[in-house]
Amino acid sequence: MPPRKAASKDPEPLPRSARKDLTRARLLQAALTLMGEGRSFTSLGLREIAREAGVVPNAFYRHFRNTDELGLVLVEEVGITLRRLLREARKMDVAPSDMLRRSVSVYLEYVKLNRLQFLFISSERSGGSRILRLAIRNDVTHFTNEMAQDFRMRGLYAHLPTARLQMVCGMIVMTMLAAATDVLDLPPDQTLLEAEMSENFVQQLKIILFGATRLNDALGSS
Amino acid sequence: MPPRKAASKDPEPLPRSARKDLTRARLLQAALTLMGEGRSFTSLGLREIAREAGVVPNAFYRHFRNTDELGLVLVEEVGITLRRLLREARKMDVAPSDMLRRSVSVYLEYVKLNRLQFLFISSERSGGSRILRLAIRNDVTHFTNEMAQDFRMRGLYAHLPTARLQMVCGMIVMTMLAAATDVLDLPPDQTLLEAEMSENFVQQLKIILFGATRLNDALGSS
DNA sequence: GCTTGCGGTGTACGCTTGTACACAAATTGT
DNA sequence: ACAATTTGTGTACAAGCGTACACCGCAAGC
Repeated sequence: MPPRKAASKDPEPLPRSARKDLTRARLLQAALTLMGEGRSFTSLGLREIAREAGVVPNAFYRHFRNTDELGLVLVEEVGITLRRLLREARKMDVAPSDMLRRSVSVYLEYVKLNRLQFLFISSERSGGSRILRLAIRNDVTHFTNEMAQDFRMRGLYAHLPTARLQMVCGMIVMTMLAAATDVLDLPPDQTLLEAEMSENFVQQLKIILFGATRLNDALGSS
Repeated sequence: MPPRKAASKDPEPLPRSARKDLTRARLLQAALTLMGEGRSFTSLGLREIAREAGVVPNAFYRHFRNTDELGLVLVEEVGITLRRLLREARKMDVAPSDMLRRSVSVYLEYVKLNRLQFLFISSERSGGSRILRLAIRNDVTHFTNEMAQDFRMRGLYAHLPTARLQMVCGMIVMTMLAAATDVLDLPPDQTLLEAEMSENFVQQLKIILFGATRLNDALGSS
């Protein structure tokens, strides 16, 4: 017997705050879903989002002042996702043998898993509202920095001066985002093209990493 | 005496087709101008553009079926601009001594000169309407291909297999676009930051080019 | 246990938007 | 010289938008 009043149909009384968070999540998800259908975030209307979320337009205001604010929360979530990605990357083996290829495939899998979020940042990173753009760029910068720090901790590319390491990570992230954009507007189940892109991605990273170390050596010895 | 009727005030009879092209150009320019004010193209309305161009909304239809079609024309113009850039680059000296640095500064100057157009592609390359996005990507791909072809004609990086050269050019273009994006949302007259970015840009290209040749050598000799 | 506060709803407003139709002027082809 | 085409205008309408206000039911706090 359920201890709670034992009402015939009372699946979950759900404390009010939880209910609130739930519809809030629905609003966020609605925005992402709409973007997944090809719409750009900037062109989304408050009413549209509310409709997709299954609530009346006014309910929107109980959670966000306007669409931009919702966008900022989305960016925040993306930040969390990126941090999670780094955390997963960190506990990968340091086995040097095609660790690059492994990283790439893990990353691409991650992108497909969090499709909508990556679609969001790749769409709004350059082009939406100024505030959103800056917020996203901020997150990306943080990601880059943490990546550089991880490299340092692992003793990878230890001979590179910090500034250069930072730049290399910047290039890596740029390449990662470009790759994400590419896989995202690829129709699903195009395994062949996908494999090709993945291989390209690996080669690009190799070029960057190889170039960075060797160029540094060449300059240092001159 | 002007042969044409000799009316008192008749500055230019201007054939009708010219007048048409003129307002058409005004519409295109209006769209770019609005984007220069921070608006994203996707969020521009037909009426908004017409208003900015100083014509009544209905006049829009005499030139474009809808805003997307106007966007496509803009993309076309961008394509011309890019081709012009390549043509200018082609007639630069082949003097190897810091030709990279010179190319970069020429390019950045070109970006600032065609500010609005680059802002447009950098905004809509990922994120606007699907049709526009594809059109832009198409142009960028063409640009990349022509660049690779130029490299070949000049005998630069002749030892790279075509596929690899193509990839390198892809990375260069990606870096160029990223750099353009960066200088574009930099407030004007930030000469210091701008110089720093420019130098970064040079270094990135060096890494790519150096890495590509050397990585290729290393693989070829193994 | 009653009041209070909060999440959600319904109605309503003023505004902008895309588009349709009829029309004016004027350049063009014959 | 005349008729036809073409560019730009004015008016109009239905639809969608963001937002304000009054309201309702119910969980929460005294």
